[in-house]
Amino acid sequence: MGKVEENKKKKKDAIVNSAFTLFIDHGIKDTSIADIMKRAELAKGTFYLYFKDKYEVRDYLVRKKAAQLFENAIAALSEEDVTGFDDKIIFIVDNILDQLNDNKILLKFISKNLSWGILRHSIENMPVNDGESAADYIEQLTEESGKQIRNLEMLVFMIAELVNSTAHSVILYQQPVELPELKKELYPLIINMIHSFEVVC
Amino acid sequence: MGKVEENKKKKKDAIVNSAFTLFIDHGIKDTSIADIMKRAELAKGTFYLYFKDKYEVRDYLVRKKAAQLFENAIAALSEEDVTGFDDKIIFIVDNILDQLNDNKILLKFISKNLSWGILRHSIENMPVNDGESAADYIEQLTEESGKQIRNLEMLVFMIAELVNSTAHSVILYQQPVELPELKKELYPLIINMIHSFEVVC
Amino acid sequence: MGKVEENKKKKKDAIVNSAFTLFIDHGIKDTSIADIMKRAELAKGTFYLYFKDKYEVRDYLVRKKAAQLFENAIAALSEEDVTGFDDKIIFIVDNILDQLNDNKILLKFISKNLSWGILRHSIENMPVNDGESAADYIEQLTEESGKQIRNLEMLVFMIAELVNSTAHSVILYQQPVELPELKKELYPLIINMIHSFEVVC
Amino acid sequence: MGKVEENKKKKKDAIVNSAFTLFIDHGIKDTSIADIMKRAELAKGTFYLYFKDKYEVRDYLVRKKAAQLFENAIAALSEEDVTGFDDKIIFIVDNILDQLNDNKILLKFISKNLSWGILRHSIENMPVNDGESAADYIEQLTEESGKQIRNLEMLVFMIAELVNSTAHSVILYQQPVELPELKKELYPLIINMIHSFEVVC
DNA sequence: GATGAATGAGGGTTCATTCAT
DNA sequence: CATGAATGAACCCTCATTCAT
Repeated sequence: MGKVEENKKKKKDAIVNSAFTLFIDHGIKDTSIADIMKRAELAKGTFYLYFKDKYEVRDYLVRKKAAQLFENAIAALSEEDVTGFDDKIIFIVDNILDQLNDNKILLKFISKNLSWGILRHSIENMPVNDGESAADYIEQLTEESGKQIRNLEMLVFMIAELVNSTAHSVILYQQPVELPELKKELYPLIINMIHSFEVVC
Repeated sequence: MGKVEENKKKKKDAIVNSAFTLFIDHGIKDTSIADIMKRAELAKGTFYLYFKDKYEVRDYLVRKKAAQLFENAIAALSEEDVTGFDDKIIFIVDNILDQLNDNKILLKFISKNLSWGILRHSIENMPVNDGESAADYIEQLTEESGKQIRNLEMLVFMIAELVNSTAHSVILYQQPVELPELKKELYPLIINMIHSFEVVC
Repeated sequence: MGKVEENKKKKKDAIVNSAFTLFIDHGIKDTSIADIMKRAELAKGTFYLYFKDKYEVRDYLVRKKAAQLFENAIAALSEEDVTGFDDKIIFIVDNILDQLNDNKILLKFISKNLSWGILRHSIENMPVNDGESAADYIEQLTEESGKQIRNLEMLVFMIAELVNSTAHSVILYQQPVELPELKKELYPLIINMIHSFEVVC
Repeated sequence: MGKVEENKKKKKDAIVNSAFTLFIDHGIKDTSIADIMKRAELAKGTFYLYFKDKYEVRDYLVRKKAAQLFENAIAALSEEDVTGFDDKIIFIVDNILDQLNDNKILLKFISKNLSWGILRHSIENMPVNDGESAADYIEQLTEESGKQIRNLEMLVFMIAELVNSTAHSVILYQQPVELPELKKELYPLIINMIHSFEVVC
């Protein structure tokens, strides 16, 4: 990377990091471009050299943060000795739920702004191991297990939506139950989901 | 109702209806109080006699519209000859999904703004038949069926979250599949959910 | 007083008292007629049956409060055994300074809004003893003392202005000195003033 | 001074001058920021780059105008052949009273908004000759005269308050007397004040 | 007399965006 | 490339005043 390129990367990072803190602290609507740039210690006009508006920054951030959640979960999985497809999926979901529970502010930010479009983009493009995407990673998991899944994307979609939307209510508002109780109901359901997507030979 | 009271009700309705149209057409963020009141043909200041800000209007609207969806579904159910608890639930979900599919704009508005807190409030307070709430109605359905459900609220919560979040993506963006395919996967899943909440004697 | 008259007096008092508290707590500019009337537990429209605007209330209040200060001072004087014109004037000034020091909020209100026009009006119309005005009272003091004052109004004016303007700065901001030091300088000065207005035969 | 700095100074001046005219014509309360900026031929938002609100402009103006009064008086003094401390002080007071009498509008503005805090700030910071402050100037006057003043600040404070508050009533409302008569009473009094602050060896 | 819902002009303030430097 | 002063439209909200009841 040339020195100029490096400098630009540094500035972009400064903008993005500043924006994340402010979005979380005051909400997106109440964060102005001036705020972001003051915190980033850059001039206001400079913002427009990197982003069209603050919503572009938001999307960039959601993608980045969602990817990190996943990466963390997979890294944790690789250090444990979990076998069996179902157990691995449950492990990942469980790990992500714990991450979100530990970082409610991140949950608030993500679940407010996450759409399947953005999430899918993340899953398909996020490099996990050796340049392999998360999508590849999950597909590989199924192959290793010898299972045959009818419609993998649909399964992931449904699990993701169910987890994300229930987690939002449960973790942030303890409504209608607390997290451990949600888990107790959620995991059998997920296993059920997987089975109904399984092709039995 | 006194003449004054009647007049106030009329004004509140005018504000709410105006706001709904504008929220849907331009989004809440891009609808100003001035816009709402101009459309309602009332003075700007009058707004503040009825609502604190536009977000109070939004919550009022979400509750009202969500309730209407439910009422419509139940009314439709009462005109059909459906027996069996599972079938009734599926009927209701199916009916609501169709309503949302026919009124994508309403879906956009509701699913962006619906939280379990608001939905629960609707379910518990919305009168369906004879002053009976939707919560009562569902409880009654289980009793009629002779089933024993472990945790009815939790079941309703999970179904609602799953339906709402998947519908949002599928109906509005056909992502990752189209509505009929979603239904095909969703209904067996819901039946599965019900069964796993059922107490077998 | 007829019952109707009595009722009107009560309402006027309620308005005035409410206004005084609010003027002091939030300033005149930041007190609305709605605020005043809510605190007075009367309808907004009723305000206009008694006053033209809030500035009329302010003038009414300044007059009333300034008069009270004076009355208190004179009442205190009558209970002490002070002889000599100079000593009596100093006693009155001292008493008023103490009252203001004990009630800084009143000082703030009065000194911000007191003009010679209003003060003179008070002095001339305020009944002190037996329907006698403060002006009469002071004139009588001079007569009793056997002194001959060239221009009594001018003397009173100068003392009043000096006391009021220095008190404001000293009591409210301790600038440039504290109250006891001000008194130490002020009283000889006032006696000096009196003497220079005295006609020596 | 860089071109940008120069430009900013020009803009600030435009705002301040516009505000002064409007404050005087309509009062501060009835002058809006929009009014000020329209008259200054600048955009409304630009105001907030220079001042927090209109009260900051007012304070800036009072300081500036009070300083000018003083400077004018001292300049006039230096062109006359006045000797003696008392006479110099009287000359300055007389000159300021004449300036205020010639510019009643300025008097109205200043005496309504002048506090000892602001005035002292002016006296201490306003450069008169060779970077010397007015406070220095007055101190120097006493030294030249060979007099010993007990508490110079207190003396200045008392004279300033007496002059300012009586001038307000007399010049603006001819109450209780006209200016010449006030002077006739005021100057002996001031000389008296000086003497009572003098330390006699 | 008394009420309080309704008015709508007008206030202060913010902020995305531009552009000369 | 980077800056930050300037812009002015747009926003929310307050409030004195009116008037039908």
